[in-house]
Amino acid sequence: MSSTSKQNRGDGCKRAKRSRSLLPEEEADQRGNTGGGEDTLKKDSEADQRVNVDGGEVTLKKGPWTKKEDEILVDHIKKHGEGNWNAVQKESGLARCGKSCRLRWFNHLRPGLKKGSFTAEEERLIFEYHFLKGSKWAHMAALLPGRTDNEIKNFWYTRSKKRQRAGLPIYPNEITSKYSFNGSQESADILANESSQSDETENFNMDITDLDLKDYKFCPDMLPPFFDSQDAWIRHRYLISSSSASVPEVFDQYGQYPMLSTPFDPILDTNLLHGYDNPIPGFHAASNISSSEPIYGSMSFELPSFQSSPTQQCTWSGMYVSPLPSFESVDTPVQAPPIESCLSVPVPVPDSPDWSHLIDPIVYYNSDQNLEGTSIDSLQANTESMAPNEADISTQWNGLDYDQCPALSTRQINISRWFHSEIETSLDDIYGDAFNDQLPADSSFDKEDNLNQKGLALPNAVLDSG
DNA sequence: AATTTAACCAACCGCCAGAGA
DNA sequence: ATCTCTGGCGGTTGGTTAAAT
Repeated sequence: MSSTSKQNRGDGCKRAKRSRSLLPEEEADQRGNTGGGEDTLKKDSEADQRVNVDGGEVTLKKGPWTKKEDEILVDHIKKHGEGNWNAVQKESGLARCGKSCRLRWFNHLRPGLKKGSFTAEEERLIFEYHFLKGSKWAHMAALLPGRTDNEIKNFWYTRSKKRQRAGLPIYPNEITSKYSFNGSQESADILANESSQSDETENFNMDITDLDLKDYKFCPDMLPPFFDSQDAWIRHRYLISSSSASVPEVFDQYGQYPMLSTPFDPILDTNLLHGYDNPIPGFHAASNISSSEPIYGSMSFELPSFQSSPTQQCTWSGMYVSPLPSFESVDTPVQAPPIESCLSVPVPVPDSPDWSHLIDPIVYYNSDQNLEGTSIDSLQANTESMAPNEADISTQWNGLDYDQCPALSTRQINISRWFHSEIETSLDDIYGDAFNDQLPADSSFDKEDNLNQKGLALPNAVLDSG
């Protein structure tokens, strides 16, 4: 739906209602002639809505953007980069406040935005994250590349209302039961107030992956700054090697998300640090649990699946061609994690081609292991030229040597709890024969043993923040 | 065919935090 | 320490479209 088809809402700006048959240009004209002194906008907004031009006060436009306005905004950002949004109006002549320009850019104009319906995986993540963390739309957007917080928010409200109307609990049973206390049947009963098991949520039930994670540690410095390094949910998703000493520049000028320092969340962290399966939403408790405390027990692990935003793809995976245009002001390459400590493995998802370039499990290895040198370099060489295209990736992985990426040899790696409809999908399945061809023909070949022989034994305790 | 309802979506608002003067 | 500016976030509104009646 184009923005120009929208009418402005009656938010205090007294403007004549338009008929829906107006052309965009007509809409723009009409909008431009409205507003003014009759505004009931409060103080904070008034400053946004009026600017001084040639000594006089000009009322800024509101409402849907026209194509021409979009072009002006895009052109300005191409020339000057993002930021300083209030200057956009002054320099470009756009009769839009800085906030409006920023919103328009981030939600509609910036490169890499993913349009279209939400996938089941996206929906799962949204519901799960909301269950755990509440209305952190921007955080969710960070986990759903190409999606905007606004889009996610709209989706959430629509879906949650729909479920409520249908007499269903807001959260699917699979989520509530998953995060209920172990052994707490009461809690489970309360939460599991859902009448039916539907296909749409059946994949919430996860199992522990077989991935050997002894050498994969959690390194808070490598987290997107958006996330709380104390957050076990996040820690669970972003296992990285403690050998990573440097802190990469995560977000470039296109980064949607600020360098937030999310405060410690006693609700989630207390629960999660005691075991991934055990949090109870709304359970507030002071926690003195050390962030370095390993998580054992029922916690399930998966390959760290960094759901980078489009702007972060090249940052974290270090291999994709950025979809962004080469604006002069944003040409400065972002720093990727050192290859010595990190490998980024693109994982195409056969049933969800759109996700193929989004799911970037980052496989970090311990440099103490026998994985240094040419094998890593060659893997990097292999991956650097990869395009975020499923077919391309599948093809190019054909040349991957088993020895070069031990993590890939582990079956039933849970690539992404939320982003893959096939929970038990192994990389073998993903890469098919091209991958299996790398393995010994002996049917009794034990990959785990093989890993052990390579000094990559499979541990249980994983999170060691060192 | 007309009307009503639901779903989707863009855009706005207030609030707030951080940076800088 | 205080104020102002800027920009980010979450909540909300209401227009448009699709589906249902």
